[in-house]
Amino acid sequence: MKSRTTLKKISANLNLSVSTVSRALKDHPDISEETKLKVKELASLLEYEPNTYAINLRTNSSRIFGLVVPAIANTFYDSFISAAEQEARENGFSLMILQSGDDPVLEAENLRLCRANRVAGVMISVAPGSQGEAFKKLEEAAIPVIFFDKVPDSDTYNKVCLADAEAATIAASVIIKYRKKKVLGVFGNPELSITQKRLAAFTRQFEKESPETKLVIRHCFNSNEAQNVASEFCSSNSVDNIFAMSDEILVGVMKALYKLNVSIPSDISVLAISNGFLPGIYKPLITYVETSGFELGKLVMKRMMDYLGGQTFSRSLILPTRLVEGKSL
Amino acid sequence: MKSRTTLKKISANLNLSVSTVSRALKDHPDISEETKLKVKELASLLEYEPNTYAINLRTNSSRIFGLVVPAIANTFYDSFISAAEQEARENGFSLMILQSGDDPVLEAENLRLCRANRVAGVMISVAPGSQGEAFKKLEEAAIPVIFFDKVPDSDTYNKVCLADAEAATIAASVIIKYRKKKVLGVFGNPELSITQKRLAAFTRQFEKESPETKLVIRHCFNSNEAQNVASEFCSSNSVDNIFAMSDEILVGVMKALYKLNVSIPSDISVLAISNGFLPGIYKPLITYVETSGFELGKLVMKRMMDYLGGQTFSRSLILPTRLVEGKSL
DNA sequence: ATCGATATCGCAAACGTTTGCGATAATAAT
DNA sequence: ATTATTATCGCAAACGTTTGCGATATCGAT
Repeated sequence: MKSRTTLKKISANLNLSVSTVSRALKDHPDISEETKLKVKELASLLEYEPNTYAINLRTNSSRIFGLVVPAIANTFYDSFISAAEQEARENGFSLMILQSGDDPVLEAENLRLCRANRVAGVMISVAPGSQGEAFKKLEEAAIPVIFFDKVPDSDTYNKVCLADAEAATIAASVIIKYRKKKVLGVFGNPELSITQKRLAAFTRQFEKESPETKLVIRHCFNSNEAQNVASEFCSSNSVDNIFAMSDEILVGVMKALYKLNVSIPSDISVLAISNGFLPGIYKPLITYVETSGFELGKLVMKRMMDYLGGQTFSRSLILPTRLVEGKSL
Repeated sequence: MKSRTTLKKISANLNLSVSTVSRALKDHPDISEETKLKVKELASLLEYEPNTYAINLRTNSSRIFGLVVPAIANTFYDSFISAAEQEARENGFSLMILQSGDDPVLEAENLRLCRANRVAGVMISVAPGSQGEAFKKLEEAAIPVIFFDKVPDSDTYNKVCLADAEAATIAASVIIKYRKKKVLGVFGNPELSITQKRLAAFTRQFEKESPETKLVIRHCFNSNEAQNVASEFCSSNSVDNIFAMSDEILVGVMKALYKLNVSIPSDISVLAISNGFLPGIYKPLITYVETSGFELGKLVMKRMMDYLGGQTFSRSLILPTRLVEGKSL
């Protein structure tokens, strides 16, 4: 319970002023090598740790980022968070994590928290129906915001996205290459731009390269709905391929297929856009277009660092994607 | 870019002192209702937000918890984090997340960060080979520490654990009930107390209830090793049940079984201790003893709140467990 | 010996809040 | 009318650090 050592305590012990001690500890040229040595010795002896509260107040800044995601318990976001945390630490920052639960109200509250805590920056994947107002306030507070994955439309924002259109185009191409003609595409919340982009690219590719394919699109909001959608459709229609827009949807689709007792890929083939972990645990391995949460996390943090380094003009970065072949097609 | 409104600004506008404004905003009885009203009106008009930096410095406390886990990208820890974040928010706290990567050095560095940021409390699942020194320092700094899941041995600590022994005992009982006689138990890092507890209870139950069972124990450090261990053992030995101590191990075991092309449960049955998500995506559904990361997260946060509320004596809480029947046994 | 340059350090304000205490005025008790 | 009480508010210090500026001393150059 001994009280922490402060600059004042050190200065008193050495008959120096607080300012001299402060400067000595950060190698200010005004201070002689001799006193620097004395100060540093005593500081490490007394295990001096600067008071972050005071530094934050004085410098009006902190070394903590706010990270807002729809959900943490999600194979995509947890790998994103994992990467972001690593990168942040290597740059001397920490991460404050908040989840919105896809609720715009909670999201706004989380952003309020970010402002209250005066974080050094905010990284956010927005909830559906997200209001732009909260972002304006962050802007007013001069807090940099970087959107990722699920982003708003406006061009004035800084964004880092997966190659949504490209991934969906690749997915469609592969399905076409395998000559699938009766395709069920299961997509997520139609209000999200990520869904819209993937859906648009997906259907466009079919229209262009294989207009004769019978393509049916279904939307769902979670894994269970995906299961129901797939289950109902497949039991009353002939299908030779199911496309899952995300990991969450893939899980639902696979549960449906397991229940229907069809074999993959001979009865129905499967293709997904995925983070990569889940496709690997199924048998057969699911072929997927990779959208790496881990890589995205690293890229977003790099963008944030660049921003703090002065590159504040808005940009949209795109993380490239690639096909990973399994045995499901 | 307009500067933030402070107490001083409000007080100047109303010809009041800073202290009066401060007290008015927090309904101090010394202040008249009339001025309270005036102050609050102007405050909300100017969108006053208290400066957290200043409050932290003045009160020498913050509303942020440090949470240290071996890894974020993990179905157990991410559900833990998810629950912890929710509970924290409902109590007006936020979460600073740090991962140790099972590296004691990184873990110590993370704890140093927690001290530097003077978090309100630390929740940690320790890395193997973790040094007690860093915990002592937190104790000296009067920062409450609650250990969870992977905890040190000492009784002087506050801990919240899964019912490790109970879970393993239940698992063994079920395997015995199904009359499995050639069992492969795949366990994790033997240095961790969580492994030791589960292993001890598991083997003891067999010795007690079914000494004739041929029980072989293998250890592994990750999913890939689990796959190799299971693969090698099963291809050269007769096995009728595999027990997986964790989700990570289960994934490896299932990959091995898929490659060996055995059918579950007729050829080899499977039982796991799991968080619950992964067993549900296999076919057949895997029977498992549930150790809920989500529930543990809630319990840990409750314990932390109780601690901050004054219940500082060390305690060891145990989260009960239950069997979830699948079709793998 | 005087002057300007340089090296080294301290003073004091500032960041925005909280809080003990004292000040004033209004009201009630005697 | 005097005193005691209460209601209401302001003063000023404190939290620990950073930083512009001024102070002193040393030293070589003139």
